[in-house]
Amino acid sequence: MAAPAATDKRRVILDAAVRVFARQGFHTCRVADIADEAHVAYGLVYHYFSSKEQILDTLFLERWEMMLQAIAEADAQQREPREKLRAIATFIIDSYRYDPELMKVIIVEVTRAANTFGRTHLAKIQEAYQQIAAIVERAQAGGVFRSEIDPPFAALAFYGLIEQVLTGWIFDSEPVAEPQLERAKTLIVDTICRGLES
Amino acid sequence: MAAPAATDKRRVILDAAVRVFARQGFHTCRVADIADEAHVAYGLVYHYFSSKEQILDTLFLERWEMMLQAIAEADAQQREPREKLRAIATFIIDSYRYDPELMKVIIVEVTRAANTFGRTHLAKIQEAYQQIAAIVERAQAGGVFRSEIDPPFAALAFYGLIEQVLTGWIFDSEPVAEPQLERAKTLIVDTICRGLES
Amino acid sequence: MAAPAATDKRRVILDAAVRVFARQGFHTCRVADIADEAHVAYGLVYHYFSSKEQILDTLFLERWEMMLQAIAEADAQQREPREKLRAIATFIIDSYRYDPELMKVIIVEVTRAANTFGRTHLAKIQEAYQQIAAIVERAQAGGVFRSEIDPPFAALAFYGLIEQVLTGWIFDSEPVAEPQLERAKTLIVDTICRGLES
Amino acid sequence: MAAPAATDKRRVILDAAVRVFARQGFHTCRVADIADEAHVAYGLVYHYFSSKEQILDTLFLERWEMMLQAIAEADAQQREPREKLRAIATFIIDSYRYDPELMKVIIVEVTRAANTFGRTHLAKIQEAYQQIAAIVERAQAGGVFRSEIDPPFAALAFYGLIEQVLTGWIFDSEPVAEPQLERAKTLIVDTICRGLES
DNA sequence: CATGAATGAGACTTCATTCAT
DNA sequence: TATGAATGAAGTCTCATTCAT
Repeated sequence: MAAPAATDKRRVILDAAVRVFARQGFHTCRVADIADEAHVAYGLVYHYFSSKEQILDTLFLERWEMMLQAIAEADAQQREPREKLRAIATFIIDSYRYDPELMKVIIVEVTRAANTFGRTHLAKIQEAYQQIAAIVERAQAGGVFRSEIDPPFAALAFYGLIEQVLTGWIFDSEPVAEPQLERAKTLIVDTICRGLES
Repeated sequence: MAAPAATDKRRVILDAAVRVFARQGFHTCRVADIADEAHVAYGLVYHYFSSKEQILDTLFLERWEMMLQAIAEADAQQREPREKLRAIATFIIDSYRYDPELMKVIIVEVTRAANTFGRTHLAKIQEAYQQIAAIVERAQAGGVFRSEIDPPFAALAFYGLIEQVLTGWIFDSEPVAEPQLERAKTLIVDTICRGLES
Repeated sequence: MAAPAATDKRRVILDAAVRVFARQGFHTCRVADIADEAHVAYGLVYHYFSSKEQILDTLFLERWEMMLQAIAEADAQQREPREKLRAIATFIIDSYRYDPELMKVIIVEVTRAANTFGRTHLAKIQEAYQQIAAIVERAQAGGVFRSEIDPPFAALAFYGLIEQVLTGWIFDSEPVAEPQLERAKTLIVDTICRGLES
Repeated sequence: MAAPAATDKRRVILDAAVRVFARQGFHTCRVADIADEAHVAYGLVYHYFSSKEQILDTLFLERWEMMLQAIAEADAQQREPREKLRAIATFIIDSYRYDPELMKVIIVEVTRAANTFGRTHLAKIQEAYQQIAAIVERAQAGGVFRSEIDPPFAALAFYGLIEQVLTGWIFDSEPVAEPQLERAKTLIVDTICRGLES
């Protein structure tokens, strides 16, 4: 796990894959494209990964673990439910800010790909929903959020809205401006919380 | 185009394609699977359609036109903004109720398929967003909705929430119960309108 | 089953495969070689056969069924045990005479290929042994053959000797002369029967 | 070549190769499998052997030299032709008794592999036939064997029968019982000699 | 309209072999 | 000796599309 610096070819391949998947899409690109992008021999891809699918799996799982951890931390470190949700929105949007290509791949090829990888990783994806639902539930118990809306639905709405916004950006031809990123956070949190708060 | 009733093979193929796409996914299925499902010779598919893609395009466009029209009608026939949105949500959810396989295909293979068909039909999809945004905008002008939230964002949130809910159902192994369908309408409209209404 | 004369491409492919397998060996040849030899497009091979293996399977089973039938007929039509065995040896050696390439493929790639196809078709191959053993057994019961040698061993020796002789011919660079073929029959039958007859 | 006892890695690799070839077959196994089985690094295999083929060649030639020598010794040490043949059969069957995996590899991958290694080592293999044929020839000259059957044919029948019996055992799922091994020797020698003796 | 045989480019994956350390 | 990462050629199989009948 400690990075052997210089040339961790495995990492080089993974990073190249992000760029290729983002540019051409998982189904459209060939393994050869990844190898080329990584300036690596064809076979080396298969030395480190058992298939093209496994590369995407790895990319997704790496990132999603961070996501689950970020949600847990947001829950632990913030007092107010609204602040918890804001911290989560911040994490996701900042993830996009720092590595839009990776986020594009995660969302387009996994999270929204209901037929293929979305199905494969369904359980993992739902863990995030459940963590958010738990936050809502506790906020309801504490009287901060009203009880009419059931927590799973609230989680769906919250996470779904963020993803919807990111999807919009992903489609944009030009990069999203900084202030727009910040504004989105507020807008998302406000919209959802208005619907939830008593 | 005038339906020769009895055996409109073109229609038979389209209906078969819905079932096949829903079951296996667009990328995973073969043209042969569609022909088999339609009990039709292989080549006939190419007599009516120029490619596998065009079948999905046709399916999507047919349905999406109805959708755009339904939104227009909702806008024309309802007075209150909230009722307009409810009518739209009703149309979409009822579409799922009556033909869940078709809706699955539309959502999974087109609307959420950011890399492939979603990109192709982006303009058409955005028409719906724009119509909804226009409804919100007029509601803001009329003072029913507050002006803090910009209409495109509101449209995104509204349509996105519906789609998110449908996606959840699509993943469920068992069919969704009637009351659940009804409850979802109310929940969606309430959540969004609470965020929008002054 | 009634041959559609003119161009039964399936048959053309099968015949081409015999030549290619005989010349290059099953493992060494490529499916493309078979298609080329048959003057047929690459994909057509997969239209008729699901894999390269299945082509060999087909070739073997077609031939082996004839073989089993020939043994049965030899058993039915001949009176004397020795004549039965002679008829069987005749059938096999004549098979080689008329289509040495096919026999080469059957023997080299299936019958003697203990690790691959020989294993797959073991049961089918053993049927022949059992039929021969049954002939020996009845000859023993009738007092024509002596009982010291158990029938399965006798069958092994008889069939094995024929195969060994054919294998020798297969290795020869020049075709086997007619009289040699005839002499082999007598030699084989005499050798084995001398060991078996009382 | 002088054995450094303890860890002659070359030997370790050869022995591992026998197990792997016996289990998976030469064509199906990968060099990596051999390295794994030998608990040795991948590259070391190529330090000692120039190719996967050369490993099998080595295994075969090592063993076949012993075989040729055993035949020579049988010829030298026994008086009676029948005893000579019995000594040869004994050597081969005992080889199987003590190292069935090695014998399986020799027979399945070389001796019976007419297309590949059998062809390569044809000359070497035929040396054994010729030695046996020479024994028969001298027995005929001495009047012990009758002259009708030509010596090469007799050698073919004798060696072929042994191989056929071993092949049968190789296919068996359970190890062959001791008495069966002994009985086979007698049966083989009796059958063949009955055909040869005057 | 209808059939399904025929085409052939394309992509994944495997694995023997090499090589730097 | 010993290691195992790196290379890249080669081959199987798939399947959208065309076409002759």
